[in-house]
Amino acid sequence: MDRYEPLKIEQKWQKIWEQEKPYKATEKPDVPKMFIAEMFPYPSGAGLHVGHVRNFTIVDVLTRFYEQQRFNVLRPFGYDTFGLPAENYAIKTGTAPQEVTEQNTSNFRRQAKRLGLAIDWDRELNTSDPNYYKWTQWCFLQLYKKGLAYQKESYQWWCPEDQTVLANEQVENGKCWRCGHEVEKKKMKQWFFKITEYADELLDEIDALNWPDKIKTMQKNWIGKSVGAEIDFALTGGRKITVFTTRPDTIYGATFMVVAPEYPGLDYLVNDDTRDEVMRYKSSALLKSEVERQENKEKTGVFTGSYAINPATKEKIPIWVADYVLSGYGTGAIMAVPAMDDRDREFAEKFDLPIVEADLCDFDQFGTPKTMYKMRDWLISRQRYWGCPIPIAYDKEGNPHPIPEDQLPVLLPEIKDYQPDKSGRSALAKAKDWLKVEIPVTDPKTGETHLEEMTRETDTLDGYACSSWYLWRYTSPHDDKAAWDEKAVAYWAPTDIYVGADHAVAHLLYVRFWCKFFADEGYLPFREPIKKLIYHGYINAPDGKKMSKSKGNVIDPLDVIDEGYGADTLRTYEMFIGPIEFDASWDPRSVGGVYRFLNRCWNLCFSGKSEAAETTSSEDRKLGRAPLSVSEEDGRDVALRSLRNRTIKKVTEDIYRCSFNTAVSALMEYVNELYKTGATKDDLIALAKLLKPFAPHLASEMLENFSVDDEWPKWDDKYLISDTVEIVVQVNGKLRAKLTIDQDDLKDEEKITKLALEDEKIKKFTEKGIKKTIFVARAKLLNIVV
RNA sequence: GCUCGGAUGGCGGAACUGGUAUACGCGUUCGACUUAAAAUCGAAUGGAGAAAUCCGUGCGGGUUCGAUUCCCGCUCCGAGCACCA
Repeated sequence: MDRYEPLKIEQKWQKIWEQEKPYKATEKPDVPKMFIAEMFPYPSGAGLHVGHVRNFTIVDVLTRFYEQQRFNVLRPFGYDTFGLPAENYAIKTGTAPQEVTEQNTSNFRRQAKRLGLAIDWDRELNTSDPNYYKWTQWCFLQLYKKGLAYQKESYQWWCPEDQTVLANEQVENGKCWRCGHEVEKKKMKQWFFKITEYADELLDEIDALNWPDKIKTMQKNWIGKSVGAEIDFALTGGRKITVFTTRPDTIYGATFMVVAPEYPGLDYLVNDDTRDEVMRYKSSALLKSEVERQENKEKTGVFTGSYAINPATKEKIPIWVADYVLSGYGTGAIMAVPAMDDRDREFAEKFDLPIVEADLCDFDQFGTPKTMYKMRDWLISRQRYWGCPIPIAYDKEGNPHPIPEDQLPVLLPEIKDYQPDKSGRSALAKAKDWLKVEIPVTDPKTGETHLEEMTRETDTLDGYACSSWYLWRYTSPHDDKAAWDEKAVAYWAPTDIYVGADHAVAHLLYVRFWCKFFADEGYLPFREPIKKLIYHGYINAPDGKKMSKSKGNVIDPLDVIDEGYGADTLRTYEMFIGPIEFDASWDPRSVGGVYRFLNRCWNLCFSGKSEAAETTSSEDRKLGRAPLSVSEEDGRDVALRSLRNRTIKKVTEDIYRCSFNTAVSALMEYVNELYKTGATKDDLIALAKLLKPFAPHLASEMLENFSVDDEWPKWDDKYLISDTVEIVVQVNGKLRAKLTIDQDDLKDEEKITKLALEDEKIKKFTEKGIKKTIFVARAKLLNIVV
């Protein structure tokens, strides 16, 4: 073996890892643990893309780094397999989503294995596996029992042609994205998780998280806490309207009120003169798409015909209806203070309402303190087939009953036609036999239990529910007694490092919510699921644009490997491409640069290995032909020892701070230097160990050659310093000269100053005398101020 | 509009606590090897200038012995949220 042939050695090591399972994780109470995972992928038909590779490799670098430091590492892998693409494909082709998912998952697994990831493959899980979603349903039932899973009527986009609910993003200019029919907002009963119950805790604990500030800020804004007051405004007709305001002290300036078009009491506010116009306004407002609301913020509104009494001024103020007031926030009604609030002023000016500059006041007498959140409860029901069935059945009166836990899982029935039916229910509604279920019901009077026939819920759960607990499932993925094993979860969880590039708010908020809930229920001994979050950027096409099939600019990672570069080059390149927190553009030529680097590592270790016996000639030291163990006492080896120690320190610290690109740079510098001077065995062993997280196959080959293990090397501070140091001499902050002095003289400021002032290059700047000198030993710098 | 990032050679980027700006890689140029090319190895590579030296981190100010780094005011680019009272 004299040439670097990545595909050959990668195949060799992947086979070894497959057979020997060195990354199998077991609980070892006395060894510090490290639980590292990526946000598990959705296995699409397109297979692995370079973004996955970046994601997986970051996790792998950290996994191997801690593994080599002899932490007990858990690095599992899984697939987020429920979701719309598989269902759409099924509707189009009639292929069962189960089948499509199985194919895509196998393909993903096969491709991931070619990256040489240090995964415990025995813990693989996927969310559409009944053994998994059985426990998703169990989680739902726990939330249901505590009243945190509930049904509520709410307005949804509804397409009367397709007879289905649409997401906001599926409504284009007020029309259905599929059929083009105008959509309407329809009040529908939907399932929700009461995440708002935990709003305060979710907010308060953000600050302490070791997460990127960007994500923390986004979550804070999403929760959107506002402290204010609720104030009752009596109507002239006898009822009252409650408003929420963050500025109750401005109440003297409230000259009118506005309610949202969806305001429940709107009917009572209108009179015979205004009814038609108000109702017309209401239905047109309900038709407005989100896009329209965003693009056209021109204020619109109609007077309802009613008046309220401002409790502070006792004046009669008109009540309007306008869509700039949102029904879902606060009480759906506001007191308008046009002198203080830009939106109210705009509205007042347009409709010629009074604007009064009033003094601020103490509001205690008018209102009660109230805290409001922007965050809404999490709508979890989906009218889709390919999701986790909601474990609920309805009795004849339409009351929901939980499916008893011993009947779980509620299996997703196999059907032929995946198109939702005309009632707007998922395709599950067509599985007539499946719909029928017998649920034991206890008579509250007699205490007797009997079986009652009921009809199953046909909605399925939002995919985010499936991914809200998988991290804990990883700790005991085959457990058939519980969602997760109490001991296993206590040992491994919370997740120490979690790596992703998406779901800044949704997923990462939902996991936190479920964690807090299950902690309250006694199932988890911690309240935050993720200690450290690494949020990385995307990889774009060489032209800087997003990779997409239609643009034809997709780089297929498997192609890069099979071109002959191998997985080690692909991995190392993706770590070298730039800081992980930013997006990066793929550069095919730089891939070649990384390959050259690995090739040089190979050459140092293997080229001319056979003749490495006795000779020490400088000629042989070049290209690594040096004998692999020599005395460390000549000058070259002292310099190399210093370089080796510095490199170990740099790479170690860079990996700790997730600066992978500079860690690779440091290894490149190291190799460049070894190439020039020749390398000792110790140099090459250190290189192999430091390289292993990035290029595990090549590094394993090198370590095997030296018959050493992969334990992470340590540096010794005493070897970092060399005998002489270079002192930078500045004049007025500009570099003018460099002095080389003995390490011991670094303390001697006087001597250094004297040497500097005698320097020819410095002399011409100091002819007119000097004002002062500043010596910074830490920076090895002397600044002369003239 | 609000929030959070970012702007450094021909390009990707480095400089971690205010201390040698441009590490490392790509590209380019020259040289070695070769009949030749590829591969590989070596050297050079911010701009101006013969040189001394001067100018250079988006723009304009400031603080400092010293600013890519800190402060004030802008411009542009990206991401997220978006009439949340």
